Amino acid sequence: MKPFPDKYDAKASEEALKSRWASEKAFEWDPAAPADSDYVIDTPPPTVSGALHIGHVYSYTQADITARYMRMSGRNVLYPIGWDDNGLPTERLVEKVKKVRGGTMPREEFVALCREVIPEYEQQFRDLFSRLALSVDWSRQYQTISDESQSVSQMSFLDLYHKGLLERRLEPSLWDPADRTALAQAEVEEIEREGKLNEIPFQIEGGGEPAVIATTRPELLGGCGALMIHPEHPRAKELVGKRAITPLYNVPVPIIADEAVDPDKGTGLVMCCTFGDIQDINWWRAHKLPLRIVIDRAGKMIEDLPIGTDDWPSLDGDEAKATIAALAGLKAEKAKAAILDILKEKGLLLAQHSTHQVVPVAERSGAPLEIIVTPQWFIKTLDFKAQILEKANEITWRPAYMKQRLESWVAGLKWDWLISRQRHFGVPIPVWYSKRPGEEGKLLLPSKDQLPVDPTKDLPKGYEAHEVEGERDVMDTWATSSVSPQLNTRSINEDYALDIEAHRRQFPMALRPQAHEIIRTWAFYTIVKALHHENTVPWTNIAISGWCLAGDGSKMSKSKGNVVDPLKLLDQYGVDAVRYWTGTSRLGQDTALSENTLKQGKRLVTKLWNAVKLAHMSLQRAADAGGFDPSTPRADIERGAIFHPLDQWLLGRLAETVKTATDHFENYEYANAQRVIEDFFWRTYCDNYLEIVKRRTRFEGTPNAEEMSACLTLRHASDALIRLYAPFTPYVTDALFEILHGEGETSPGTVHARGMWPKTADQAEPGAFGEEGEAFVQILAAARKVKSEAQLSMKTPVTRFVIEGEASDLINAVIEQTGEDLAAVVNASCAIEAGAVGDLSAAASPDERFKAGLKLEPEEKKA
RNA sequence: GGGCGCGUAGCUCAGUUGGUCAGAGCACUACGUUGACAUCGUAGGGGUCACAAGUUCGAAUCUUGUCGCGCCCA
Repeated sequence: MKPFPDKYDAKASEEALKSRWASEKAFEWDPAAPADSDYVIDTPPPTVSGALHIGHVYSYTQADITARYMRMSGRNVLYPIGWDDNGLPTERLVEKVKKVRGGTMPREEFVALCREVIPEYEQQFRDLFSRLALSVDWSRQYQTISDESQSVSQMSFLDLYHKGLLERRLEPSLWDPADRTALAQAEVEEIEREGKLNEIPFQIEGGGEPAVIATTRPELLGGCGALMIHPEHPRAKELVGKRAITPLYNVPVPIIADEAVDPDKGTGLVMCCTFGDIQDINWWRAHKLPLRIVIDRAGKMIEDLPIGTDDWPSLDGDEAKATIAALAGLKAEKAKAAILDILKEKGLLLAQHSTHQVVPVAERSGAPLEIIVTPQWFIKTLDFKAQILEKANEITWRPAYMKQRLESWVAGLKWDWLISRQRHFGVPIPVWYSKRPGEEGKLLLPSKDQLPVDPTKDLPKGYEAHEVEGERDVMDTWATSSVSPQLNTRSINEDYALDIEAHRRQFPMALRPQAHEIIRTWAFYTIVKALHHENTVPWTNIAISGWCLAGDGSKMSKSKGNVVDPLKLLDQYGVDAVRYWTGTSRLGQDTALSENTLKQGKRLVTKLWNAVKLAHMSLQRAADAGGFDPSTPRADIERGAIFHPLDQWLLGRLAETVKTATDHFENYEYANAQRVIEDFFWRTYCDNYLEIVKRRTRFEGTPNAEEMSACLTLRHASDALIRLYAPFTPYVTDALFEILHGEGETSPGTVHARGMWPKTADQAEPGAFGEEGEAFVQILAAARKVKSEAQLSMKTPVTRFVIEGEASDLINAVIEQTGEDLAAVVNASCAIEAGAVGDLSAAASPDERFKAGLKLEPEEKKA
């Protein structure tokens, strides 16, 4: 045993242990251990371009608490860590830091800048995570943009392509005009706003009452390909089959009946444009309407629309050209204002109503989306909804209700997964297009051994540079991070593997920890990839963490100014205290940052330190006197070394606590585990046992048998408590463990090592002296209450002590077997009696089974 | 509009399958500090468990509805 410092120095412990764990490689996965002991975690790679956030502390600590338990329980934990460092967020950061525009410089230069900027930001995360004591295997760091990740990501692409699950299609897709790239459905957000529903008349070819349509997007009038009407509409019979003439452009368009028109909205007549929304796409496909694109990739009105040609006839080409010219180059919002002015001027704006509008915008740029026809790469998802849901069912969701988020997302899928981005910094799409005569446009793919490829620089085998055009699009980051488990096994499946043995052994993984807002992205995409690659699940468990909210329960955001700096918090309370706070919140639950709980955590750390310190004082003396030789609680009881009833009671309670805490951990309910551990530690152990046992720990020289029984019990309880708290407060527990067990050859090393969790089989019988011990505590509480109600010190001497109650067997047992202890802790100089309390000062126990009657001898108060 | 979660002491939250479940910590009040405790301990006050109806011998716990907050999906 080492000398016990008086105060716990959290900062010093954090520094010392952090580097000790690193140098001892305490958290490395052991490849030599049997495969069935593996527990592999698919850790989220944080987007390193984002700011350090208390949310990182919160969710990563939750995962680490479980990881530490799993390791201590004996599993061979593989806990990698990665950094997501490409894609739009990274481009944005680099543009800001370097004051450049990615789109206006050569890609190579921009990518070089990205690679230059990233490491510094990655380091910030590394520092935070290591300080947080995340027990990740630092030898297994990965970057989503590393060559190896690119290889694996491109293997994923090739596998899906060859299976026909990934294809290039020229079709309308979601488009962000601000970032000028296609987007996936998951990157769309819908904002609500007040808009105007405009009523515009279309003349009917051959005369008759004009058809009045209502639209919120009059600027798309030029792109109108048909008028749609519900078959039950009063004018349906009259109009269907005829042609209407678009105002200003004078293009004749068919009038078509379709059930999908909402007869109660607007005028019950609507124009179908290419494209205003997803319904337009459906109609365009269903009715084989012409493609009439009026908005370009920048979200501006196209200047040279071929209206008036054979393909796009106009009855008045001059007016059409004037309209086109008036709108040319305007962005959608301005074009809308401009065309409304023209319509108004010409008396064609019949009415305008305010309407509640839901507008899709790009999640990142906030720009309203357009639907534009471009060649893009899609992974098939729409045809696989049922299989995706099947896989979701094979995964254990924690908490279970979070599965519904995935289910409702899948149910609402409207687009295949669009993975190509017209951006700069990402994993390249590994494809060339041939320019060789006779096979122009033929798709050329790299072979496995060529990966990773950059088709803008590398060449397909057997082709010269002038014979091919390399694909310039890159993959969205999700296309790569959706294979995060496979990035770690370095393999996609049997056909595409850098290390198939690792893949066979480690995939599917045991656990995916992640936050709930990325269920529709990360969880969903990862499930899709595992399904498509190997018809399996990527992991057997998914643990969803909630959000960290501000103290008042509102969302933290820069604009509200209520963002808490995680580093300051760690400085102020210490890592263990912050982790303690995290450990009080349940999976899936959003949790308000609570100063109370942080303080409580700090107190817990101090209390734990002091409780072990107190035990240590006696243990040290017992050791110095020689012959102190603890085994396990069970063995020490069996060999008769721990024989005192209250010691057995305490160890029985400890055994229950170990059992319950273990059960909670096995169910990923670490918060419940922490609660039962704390209850045992604070209430049973500190408030009661440590007070009770003081009678037998104040020995001088060699302890007698009774005193040795106490010492062994203190030692077992201290040791177990350190282990039980280790997943939550790793620093103070490891510091205590080192003091208790000493350093050097005989030291068991870190408490966080594999297999260090208290073993149920080593614990005492849970029920030993159970009822009697409980009665003891109840009677003690009653006695304390007498003193408290008399407003006297707890050390006030007692000269008579009577216990009254119906359970006379229990009372007699307590008196006979532990009367001396009870008398000592109450400071009674007399024998304890069973009987009626009479006119003594008395109080009932909390459970009201017992009454304690005391005769008190208060000392004269000092004047 | 559909779905999910939440609504329990002033605050932050526990309360598995309905019967010591009305709790913990903080805050508050009183007293105390016996050799671990930048404190800690003992005791106390405080809640018709959002609301309403129902099932039941019995409901914070189950059913239905209402209200409020948050989120997910339309």
